[in-house]
Amino acid sequence: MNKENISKSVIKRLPRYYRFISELDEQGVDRVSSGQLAEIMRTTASQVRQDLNHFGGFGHQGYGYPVPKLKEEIKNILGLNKTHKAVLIGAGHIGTAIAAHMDFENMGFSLEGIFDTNKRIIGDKIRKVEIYEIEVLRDFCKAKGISAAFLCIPRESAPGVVKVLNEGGVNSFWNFTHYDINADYPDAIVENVHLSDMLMTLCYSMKELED
Amino acid sequence: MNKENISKSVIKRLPRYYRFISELDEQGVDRVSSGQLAEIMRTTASQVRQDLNHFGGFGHQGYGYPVPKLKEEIKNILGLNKTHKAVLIGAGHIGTAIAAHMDFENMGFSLEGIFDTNKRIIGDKIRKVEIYEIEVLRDFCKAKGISAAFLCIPRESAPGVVKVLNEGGVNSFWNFTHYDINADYPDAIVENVHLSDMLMTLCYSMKELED
DNA sequence: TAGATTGTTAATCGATTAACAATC
DNA sequence: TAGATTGTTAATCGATTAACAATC
Repeated sequence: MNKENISKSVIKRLPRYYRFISELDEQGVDRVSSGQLAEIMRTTASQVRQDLNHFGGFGHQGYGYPVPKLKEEIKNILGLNKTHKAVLIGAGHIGTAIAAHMDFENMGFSLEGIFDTNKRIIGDKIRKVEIYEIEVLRDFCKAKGISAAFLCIPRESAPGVVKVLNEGGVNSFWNFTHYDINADYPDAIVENVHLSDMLMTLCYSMKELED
Repeated sequence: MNKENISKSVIKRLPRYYRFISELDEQGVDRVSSGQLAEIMRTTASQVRQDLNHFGGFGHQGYGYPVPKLKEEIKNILGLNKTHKAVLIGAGHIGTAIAAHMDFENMGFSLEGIFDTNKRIIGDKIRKVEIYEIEVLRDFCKAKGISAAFLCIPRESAPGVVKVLNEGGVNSFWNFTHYDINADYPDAIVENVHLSDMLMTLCYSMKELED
């Protein structure tokens, strides 16, 4: 497994490869060809081979790719074997849903704490993870060595919270707000989830079909 | 406002244009140049002009783009002035969060009903929208003329639910599951939200920075 | 061996950026 | 008018697809 600089488009396809190959693995399938993968992924065999080759060829001519090996390779490439400590900020609807729902362990993260301003829920737990008051956030992050934060807060509070997180040594963000973190912290690693943007895109596609 | 066939990449940028321009509008700014917009959007002036021109030039040479006009134009292009009737399936964590959280009216949708299998919550309301039992879903969609569905259910239930929705005349989906709707319904309009894929991408980027 | 399928190079396609004449 | 900024064409860049020799 090497790397060079793999393009963003390839990276975004990797989790899907991983999902489908994991499925095959669970079904006991032990080999898969680029053509078969292409069908599942709704792309071309050419792209599959091109993609997988970025990481060093572990296919065999005339045979295809060994499923268990492929699964492990992609897992390593994505870095899912490591564990990044994370905090979740905002135990509102979205935050609670994320905390209760996501299988963090299998995606390279461990959720160490949840933070909120609502005094009434401080001390509660979501799936064994305690809710702390936001005042202790900076020290918590420093003490625990937190590297990632999941932002499930209103847009207005985002700049202040990110500042505190940044001071606490957190540099990676899963951002559900519309606050543009990279504008203020160019080096931060940010993955934005703009749910409303997606709904608007859906709206556009629906309009298009009608015409 | 015309169209031709605008590429997916342009469409995905439109909601962001819309957000930023709405902000400018609220601040009372009445004109903006491609250069200024490019800075906010973190892209080039060239791309901004190229993008906006897909919809017929409403900028003025030597002046820039009139903000209120631009806002209205993009709103129309996205189709946010129309209202699509929608249902939400699955009043679990994610579903509840979405139902309670999203500003559907301003994004071209109206949420007409929520559906779940849990008998204990049938009849409850989330933000004035009633929760119905899933058994009545098909007839509800037909009767109300529902055109979109937001799927916040486990993956296993997805194929069955989509079948019912399809029979009820629903053809557009905001899909939080990993079920590949287009595999079974090639004509369906689908916007996928794969939260776990995004987390994995974040994981990858964090790994990359460490090396 | 013959058939299958990869790895990899070359060709195509599309999207982004640069440039500049048109014009407000 | 002079300066600014668009609309639009051309150049560049990157990503996808096709092709085929290498080889299991």
